[in-house]
Amino acid sequence: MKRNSRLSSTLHILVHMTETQEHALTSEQLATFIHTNPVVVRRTIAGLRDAGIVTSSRGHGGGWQLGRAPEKISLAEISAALGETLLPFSTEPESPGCLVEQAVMAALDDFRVEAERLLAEKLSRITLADLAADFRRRYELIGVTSHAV
Amino acid sequence: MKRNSRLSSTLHILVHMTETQEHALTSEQLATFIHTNPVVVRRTIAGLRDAGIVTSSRGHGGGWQLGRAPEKISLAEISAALGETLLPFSTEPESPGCLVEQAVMAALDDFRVEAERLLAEKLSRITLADLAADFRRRYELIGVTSHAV
DNA sequence: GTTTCATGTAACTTAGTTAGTTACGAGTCT
DNA sequence: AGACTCGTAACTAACTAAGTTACATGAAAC
Repeated sequence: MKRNSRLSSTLHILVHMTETQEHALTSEQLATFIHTNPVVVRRTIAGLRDAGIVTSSRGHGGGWQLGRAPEKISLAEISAALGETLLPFSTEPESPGCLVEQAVMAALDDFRVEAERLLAEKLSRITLADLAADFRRRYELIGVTSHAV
Repeated sequence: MKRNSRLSSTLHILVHMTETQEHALTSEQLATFIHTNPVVVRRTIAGLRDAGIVTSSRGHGGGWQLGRAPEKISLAEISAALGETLLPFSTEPESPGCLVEQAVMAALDDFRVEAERLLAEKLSRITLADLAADFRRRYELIGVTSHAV
């Protein structure tokens, strides 16, 4: 797993889980999908479990499954559950009391709040079911999944 | 200068330059505003010079000045000149050939492109003059700039 | 022309973040 | 009881970005 690809890696995992809803997938299996380590998977999607997006079970036959129908899981929820920030810049003051900084931060903060609302709204319109449907469309066209690499 | 605060730090600097348009400010002076090193300042705003947002001159009385009127400098330009990415996530493939990944990346990329367009549009409506005006408003209310800390 | 001041930039150091790994405890099914 | 799997702490490695040092280049003052 490369840097800054937690969202895409997680979506990758979740689409696989959508395609395999009849049984659980282990961290080990999920890890191979995104070429990483089982522990990294568990750590990464722990937040999704807390958000009810996935469930995990221990022991024989255990593993991970979707917590609810993929139509009811939006990318906005997933991103939030991962603790990802939609915007990269900070608005924490470094010179409290400096009026220049206050003016800058006020403008930036206004922008950030509105931008985040906007992005979240956009992401909330895309569901896991949409991604899975697109995958199936591609699959029917080409006919191979190829996790060979 | 803290991490991930390049945009806010640069804006801080630029507002100071807006308020001091009659003469140039040295990297040394700019560095004290954002509590950092002159070299870091030069490195950070080098891109702004290439974009014509600021000009620099060497030697006695040299330093940095705005390249054009603050009304004509938008935050979108500044952000772009800094080389900042508006969105933090990557859409580079890790398993080329995997159809699941292709579906995920396609959705994410669509979102990213539209989101970036949207954010840039928003940022292009805020100019340096707006920030400077807000600073002056705050200054008239309180009466101190305070770079003491 | 020499001195002084300032940028431009390369090279190195330091600090912080995150993925990756190892290890082991705690449930759960057969 | 034994096999299996998650949960999590602790550590290591890799990467990124800020900070620093050093010095060359250019411009103004004298």
